[in-house]
Amino acid sequence: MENLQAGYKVKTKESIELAEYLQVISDVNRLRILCFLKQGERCVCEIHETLGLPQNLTSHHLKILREAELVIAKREGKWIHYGLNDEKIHYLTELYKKIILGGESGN
Amino acid sequence: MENLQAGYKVKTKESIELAEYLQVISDVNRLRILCFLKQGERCVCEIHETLGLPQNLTSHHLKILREAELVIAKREGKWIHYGLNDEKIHYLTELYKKIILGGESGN
DNA sequence: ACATTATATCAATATCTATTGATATAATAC
DNA sequence: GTATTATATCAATAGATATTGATATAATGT
Repeated sequence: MENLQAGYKVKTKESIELAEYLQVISDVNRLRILCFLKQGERCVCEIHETLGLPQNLTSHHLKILREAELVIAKREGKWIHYGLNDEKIHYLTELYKKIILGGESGN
Repeated sequence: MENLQAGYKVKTKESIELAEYLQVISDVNRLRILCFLKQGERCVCEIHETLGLPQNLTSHHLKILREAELVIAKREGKWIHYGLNDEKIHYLTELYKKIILGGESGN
């Protein structure tokens, strides 16, 4: 019943957080990167070669995913390995369920 | 194991379908509309007044939601009532879980 | 027929975003 | 130190999108 305080005219923090997440993962190439990384950590060249994306474009999308904290980068020598941030993804998935599927007060 | 046929360079139909859905719901105002409609069917003026959005902007976002089949419009006299298309939303939520959370082959 | 109310469309704009080509940084190998 | 490989950044561009103001359509009431 928290809605009664703020009202529907307010864009809640949670709605904004969810919208930002959805915007990040609404790009088909970023979706493919996330999907590929479910196999485990991969370096940039593996990602760009496997997915058939140019290196700089791959780097660009990884930056967006990194800034959204959906992936984590670890340097290992010459390579930088990217892996999924499962915790964050699960947290945002719960937020999705709460807002999209949840009861009336889930906004 | 269907991946072995097509390979990761292919943008699968399902990934594209999911990305299009996510793009539609990644706008904070559309998210607010969907959330508000969880209460039940509402006419455009209720939506735009409750959410504090201009009428034409509300109409625009509803069009996008309608074209994505996330909401359904029913004319009732002077009013047009919009309601959630729960089936579609649940279908796309399952697709999300499959692709984002599912096992390796969920792309 | 006319006024009113509800909704949709149109046109213009400003902002954002994906993509590309070129270049820079950083680590390793020789 | 120089070359090579891996990754990131920069600049430019083209296309998409949210928003606004004005106008059109459609139903109702008088």
